[in-house]
Amino acid sequence: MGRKRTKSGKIRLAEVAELAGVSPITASRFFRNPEALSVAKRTRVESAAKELGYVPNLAARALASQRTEVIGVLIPSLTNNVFSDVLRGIYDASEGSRYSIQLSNTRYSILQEEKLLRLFLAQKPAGLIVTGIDQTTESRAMLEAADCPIVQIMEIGPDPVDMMIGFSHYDAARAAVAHLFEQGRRKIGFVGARMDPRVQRRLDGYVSAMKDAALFEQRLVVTTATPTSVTLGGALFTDLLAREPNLDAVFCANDDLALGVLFECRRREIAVPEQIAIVGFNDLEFMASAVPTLTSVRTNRYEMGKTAATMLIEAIDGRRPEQPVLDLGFRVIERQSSSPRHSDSRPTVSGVGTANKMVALPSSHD
Amino acid sequence: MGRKRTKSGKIRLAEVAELAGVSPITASRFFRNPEALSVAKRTRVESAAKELGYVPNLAARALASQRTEVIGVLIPSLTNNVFSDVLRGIYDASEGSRYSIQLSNTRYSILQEEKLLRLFLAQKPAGLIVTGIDQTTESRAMLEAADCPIVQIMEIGPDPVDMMIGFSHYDAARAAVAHLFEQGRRKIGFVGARMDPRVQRRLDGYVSAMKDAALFEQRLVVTTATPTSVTLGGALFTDLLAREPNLDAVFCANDDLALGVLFECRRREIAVPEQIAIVGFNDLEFMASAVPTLTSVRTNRYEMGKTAATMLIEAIDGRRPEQPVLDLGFRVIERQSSSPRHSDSRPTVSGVGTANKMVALPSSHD
DNA sequence: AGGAACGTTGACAGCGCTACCAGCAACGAC
DNA sequence: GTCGTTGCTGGTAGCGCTGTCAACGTTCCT
Repeated sequence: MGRKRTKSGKIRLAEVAELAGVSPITASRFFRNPEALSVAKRTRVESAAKELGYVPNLAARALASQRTEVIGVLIPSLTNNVFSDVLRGIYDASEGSRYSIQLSNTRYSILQEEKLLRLFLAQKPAGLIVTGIDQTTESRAMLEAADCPIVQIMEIGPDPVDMMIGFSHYDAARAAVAHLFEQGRRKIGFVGARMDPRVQRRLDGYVSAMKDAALFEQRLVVTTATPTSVTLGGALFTDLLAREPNLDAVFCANDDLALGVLFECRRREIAVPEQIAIVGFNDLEFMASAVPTLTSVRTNRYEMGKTAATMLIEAIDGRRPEQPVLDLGFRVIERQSSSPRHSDSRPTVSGVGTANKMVALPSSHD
Repeated sequence: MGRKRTKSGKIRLAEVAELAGVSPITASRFFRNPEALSVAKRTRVESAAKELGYVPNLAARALASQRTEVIGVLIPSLTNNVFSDVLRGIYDASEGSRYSIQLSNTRYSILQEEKLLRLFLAQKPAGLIVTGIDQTTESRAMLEAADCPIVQIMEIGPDPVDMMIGFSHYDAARAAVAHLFEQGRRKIGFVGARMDPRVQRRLDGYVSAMKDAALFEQRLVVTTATPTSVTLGGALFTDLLAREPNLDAVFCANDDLALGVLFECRRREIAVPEQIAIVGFNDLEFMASAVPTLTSVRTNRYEMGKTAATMLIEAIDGRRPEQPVLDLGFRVIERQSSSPRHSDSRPTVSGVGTANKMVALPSSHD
């Protein structure tokens, strides 16, 4: 209510202070630490600000206070569904806080990341969210020298720069392969695209699980540096099939590839899961809807983004979390595409708890 | 080369100027308008800045110059593939320019949009990109009063605030229905979710095309305000089928719904396209890979974002485009899912030019 | 040769806000 | 009753940069 066009000159803090009958500095305090004011002045400033439609000048604030209220976010891709979920979480968490998000796209290049990091750091951000744990030495040094809280997201690993939230892609891949073993599969192929560090670790997990079972063969692995797509899934699967016609399962590094494999099976009239089982990664929405429904490894992407931003904001405000490293775990969602061979074809959308784990961390109470 | 930790005090413009042996103001000019300097001073300042690793303080610059180098972007959703493509275009175009992107998510709420707009405008952005043409009256007024260039994206309509880039969702839907008519389909259902203004206009286009052919029936339309998903596509289609068992085609308001319909057909053993044809909207990557391949209306999302940001930056720099309103058109990509009934089942991935159109605009040369 | 015009440079002031410190009143402890 | 102590408020002095305008040297024109 009471909105008015403020055409006659701009509304500065001084105007608010004047209307409220206090000094500018008191008005300033109202916006930064309202509790420090007496109740009388607080309400006076509040209503004055509202009446004038005052909006603080962020540039002046940043200049005077020598810090910004910007959270820098570096992610590898804007189009990948995985990151858009994470981003949504980050934006949701930042909303309502006084921090704004500055987003940049590294395009899966750690050199680009380094460049952007330098840019970001120069603006003295309040906090930083970076993707993954594979920064350049230079980036790592900059991050460690930065005097703001930092969260690394998407995966967990040894020696975090500061805070860290994610899960083990390696363990998740092992769990997926273990699930296929349980279903009696032996000739399990791996299909991967882009091969960024996280996909690489999924591959590592697959390889180790297969080796543990003495089932590993190099020709079961088909990968490419090409960006992922559904179509690519079909192509890689075709390649895989040519190398190993007796394949009985495919573990796909992501769900798009899995969908592509499913379509390719349909095109070739390969029965899923009777002939070949399919397991994806990420558990995008469509996996539960496909025919047959597709098994996948569920990851908590939205929660990851939201928690990362929340932790970061808490840390900026001086309340460091008691657990600086958070493993959000994963979960193999078993569906028809990896049912036993003589499946009755009924959905089996039951999450198993086995793979849902939390890594033990220092100082874990609560 | 020559990177060094600048630990001893911060590098300000004054330091650069001192090292270069010029006044601070000259150094300042170097960064804003290098041509105004003599070659000698220019090189001196340049090397001084490089040697000291000078990075301008944006807050101080914004405060002193009373303007920022921020482009505000308001989009309805972060997770929708459509917008992530647009966003990628925007970010790509902004890269290399001196402008940075400030992104906010309206969540399909025009009230939220109004709120964010107010916030953005208060920071005096260099330019603004907003989604669609359905702002609140208040938002519209703010946009018109804003003293920065503005681009409306995603669709075109009458009286733009400033610049506009998109296409006619109405025409695109009509073209999709016309294509189905050409294939001999008559009982064509419409499936839509979320029902934001653009989806609504697709529905309008569908309705008008059906009415033109005297084939419209209300029960052929199934919509919901629920956010879209593949699973929802199946559910809405189930609903539609219950209302009209003799359906021979479905026009889906987006590709996710179309994929859901395809899966549901498979579940019900409905032959596509023999029994029912499917047409989607947006032409996401997976459409070409599905079995059968899925017909869709291709839209130029990445280009839209990229062009919007490019136009905006040009306008900010004082070079207004000769064409303030740009129709990027669309194209019906015909695939198997809408082949004639007695299809030989071979792919027909041929784009037709018929639906690809450009609206006539004032002062169109070049 | 004198003056205008241009290109280049610098001095000054101030953008709107906050850090810092000082001041004042009210209160309790001794 | 005096002396901290606390809670609240205000004054002063910039934060680092740029807009404006004036001044300078040089060139070109008449």
